[in-house]
Amino acid sequence: MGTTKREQILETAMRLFIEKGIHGTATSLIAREAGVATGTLFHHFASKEDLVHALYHAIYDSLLQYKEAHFDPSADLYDKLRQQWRLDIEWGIAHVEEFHFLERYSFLYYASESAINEIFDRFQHCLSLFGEAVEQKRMQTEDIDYIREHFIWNIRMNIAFFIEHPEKCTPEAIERSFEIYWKGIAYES
Amino acid sequence: MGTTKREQILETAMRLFIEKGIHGTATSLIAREAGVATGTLFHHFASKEDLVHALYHAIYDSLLQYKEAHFDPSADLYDKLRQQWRLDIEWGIAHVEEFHFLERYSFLYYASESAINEIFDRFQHCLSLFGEAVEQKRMQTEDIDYIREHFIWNIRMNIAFFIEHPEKCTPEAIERSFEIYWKGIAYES
DNA sequence: ATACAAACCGACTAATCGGTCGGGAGGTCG
DNA sequence: CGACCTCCCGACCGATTAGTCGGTTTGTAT
Repeated sequence: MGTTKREQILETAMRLFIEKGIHGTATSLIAREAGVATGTLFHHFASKEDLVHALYHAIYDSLLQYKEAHFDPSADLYDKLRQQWRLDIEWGIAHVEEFHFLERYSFLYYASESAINEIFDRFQHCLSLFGEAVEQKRMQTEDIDYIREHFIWNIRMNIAFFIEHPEKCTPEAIERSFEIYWKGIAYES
Repeated sequence: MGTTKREQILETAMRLFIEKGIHGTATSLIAREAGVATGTLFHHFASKEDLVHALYHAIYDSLLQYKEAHFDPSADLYDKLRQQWRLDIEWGIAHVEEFHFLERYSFLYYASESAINEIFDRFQHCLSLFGEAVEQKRMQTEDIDYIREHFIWNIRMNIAFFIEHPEKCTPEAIERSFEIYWKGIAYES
């Protein structure tokens, strides 16, 4: 558990939101399980909605920080995509609860406009790789929307799979999963 | 809207659950929007949880009924998988709200044990195709769990994509999407 | 027509919700 | 020392929740 009460609240909230849903989790329960008073929760977060926003932001920040810290941009296109694939999966299996939270609630209207834009901007760097790939005629289709969704969903699938079958999660298996992805979508394997 | 009050309640509940979440939707609101009294809602469904169960069951029943009605079992393995792919996607784009409901809530503890088993049994017929494919050495990997998850997630991805981009949803595009799937996972394309 | 049950109604209730508020504890300035 | 700050507490509040209940309407069989 985090050291500060604020961190304890965030971690407890994430766990309970996954277990019981956001609306299904009372702020009073979050406070009790985190070992703080309800007043303390509302001292650190203006409202329940604000708490959810903060959780979103913290999780996406964790993911993006991990990827930005470990990404090597001096590589060719194939290798950059392979890196993005591997880093996403590595982060996911190392942050199971965070992954599940995003899986279950990232579609919600909950995140504020400005927060979404900030996150989107930081993802651009990764997403622009698909434009590059299309320009170089490396992909089966020129539909960038399709390529992007296909990439993201297959990463999510693999993270979920490796979480469910941790014994199967080896660096080689992650490499193999990328090859399956690439063989399907790339032009002339 | 459905003709009976029971159907009206189910349809309204599905719409509101997608919009506001299950816990975020009050039974009184469901009743009001469906044009019935709260007493009527609890006449047809013992509790809110029972209503959610019934919704699950109705949706899975619709999916399985559609697939069972249109599936032609007198085909080779490749064609049977292609059929399953196509039928799932066809059902999904024809039942947008149902699909979204399953996407957002199928992970919940909500469905009862027996209901899950019944649904699982009816899916077996489809899932056994993967065992067949492995025996015939048609797949990249012998990990049936992986093949199954990979199949399901890519179908979900394509349904979500075609819903978001309806103008791109043609029979040819569905065929092409299966080819991308197959090229990735099949042994020697 | 009479009888009976299923469908339906909406005011009502006990419990629970998100959020407030007045105050206490401990640190840091002058 | 006193003034002020942030952090923290938990009893409390108005609003809302899932679910109840006594009574009315509607359909059907005799």
